[in-house]
Amino acid sequence: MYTLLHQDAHCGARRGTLTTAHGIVQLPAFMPVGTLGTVKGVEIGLLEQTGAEMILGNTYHLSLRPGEEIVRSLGGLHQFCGWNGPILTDSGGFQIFSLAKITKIDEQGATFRSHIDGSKIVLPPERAIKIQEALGSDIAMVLDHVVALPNDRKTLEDAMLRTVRWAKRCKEAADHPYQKQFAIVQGGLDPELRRRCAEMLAELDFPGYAIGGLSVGETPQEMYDALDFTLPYMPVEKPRYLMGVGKPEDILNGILRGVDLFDCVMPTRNGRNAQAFTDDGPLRLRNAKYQRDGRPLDETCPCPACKRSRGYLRHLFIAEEMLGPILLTIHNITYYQRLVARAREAIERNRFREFYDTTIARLTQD
RNA sequence: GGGGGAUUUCCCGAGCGGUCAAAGGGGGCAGACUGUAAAUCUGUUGUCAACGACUUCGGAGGUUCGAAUCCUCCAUCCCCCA
Repeated sequence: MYTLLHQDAHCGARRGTLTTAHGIVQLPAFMPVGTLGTVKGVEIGLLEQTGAEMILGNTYHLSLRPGEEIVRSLGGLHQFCGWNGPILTDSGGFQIFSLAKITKIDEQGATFRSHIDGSKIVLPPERAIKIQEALGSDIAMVLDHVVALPNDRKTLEDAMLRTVRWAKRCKEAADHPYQKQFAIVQGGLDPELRRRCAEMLAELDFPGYAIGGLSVGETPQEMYDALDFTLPYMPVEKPRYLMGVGKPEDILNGILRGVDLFDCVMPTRNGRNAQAFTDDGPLRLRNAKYQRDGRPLDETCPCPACKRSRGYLRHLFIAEEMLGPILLTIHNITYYQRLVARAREAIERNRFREFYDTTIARLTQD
């Protein structure tokens, strides 16, 4: 399912494709997050215009509401939400971390207290897979055990080993005509744990691999270091997915080191919260300085938000008009898509390093 | 003509002798957000040479060690009886 098209001659960045039952994805790629079967605020037709090729859905959330059997009976997640391109579903592993206060975890699996009605939700690895199969996503993530950072070595090792055991169970539970499973490397910021995890999972021969458990409390540099000592142990001939990352500079740092795939709520959530991403760093559109600013967010951006002035967008947020969050979400997704598109082009010319240097310099100036 | 009630920091609105630069909203300003319990959350919002000082609670006087809080007069607004 993964094809390596070109390896940049001067850094770890690589250009590839990911072939799924619902289409081919150009790598490196960024997936907008659509937890509940919707990329919040963006109608599918507009989402397609951002350049996004693959989106995310969530096992835990969709299982709770509306329930995977309802999605299945309505034709599967693609038909249900109207997105005909590839969909990757996250397993609920991240919710073990983000909903830790209402979650219990043991070898059997995770047990959630539903955040909606308080009822008990049992999620063993096998069930996480069955739900994703009912949803009919193109790529299913194995259920992993995500822990916060920093954390002690024992906790990290236990979570890592459990993640490996669960990955095996997920693989054995697989029974779907086209769905592929990605395994997830855990191990926190410990090089040895990361390496062991990557090696054990590689032996299980999954069609793709993810790096999980990052951007959960560590510094950016620690995250980049973790990539440096983890990626070398991940199969070269398989796609590598850095889960939940990140800011534009994080994406570039991932690509530089050989990551193919990313997802993050940042363009959508921050867009809803009035932050617009640009090459010159993020703009907080609620700030008074944009009141009389007649410029678009980005002169070169083709998105609908950039057909309007910053002053107008600020007005929408101050007036709490729903179009503000919608337009900024579309802009941000478009920005991320253009960022990875430019990265792909740079890799093809063996110029990613230069692209990285100049773009990072602009992003982080001030 | 008579009786009663109001007037608080940008707005609304608490306060009813000290612990009040003054609750709480709103508005303003700023910040955060990384596999979405987030169209959310946090901070700040009299002035200054600011861990202290100064000026504020319609206006002017007064009582008191001390007043946004009590008294007198004035101004403005509202209600009731004529």
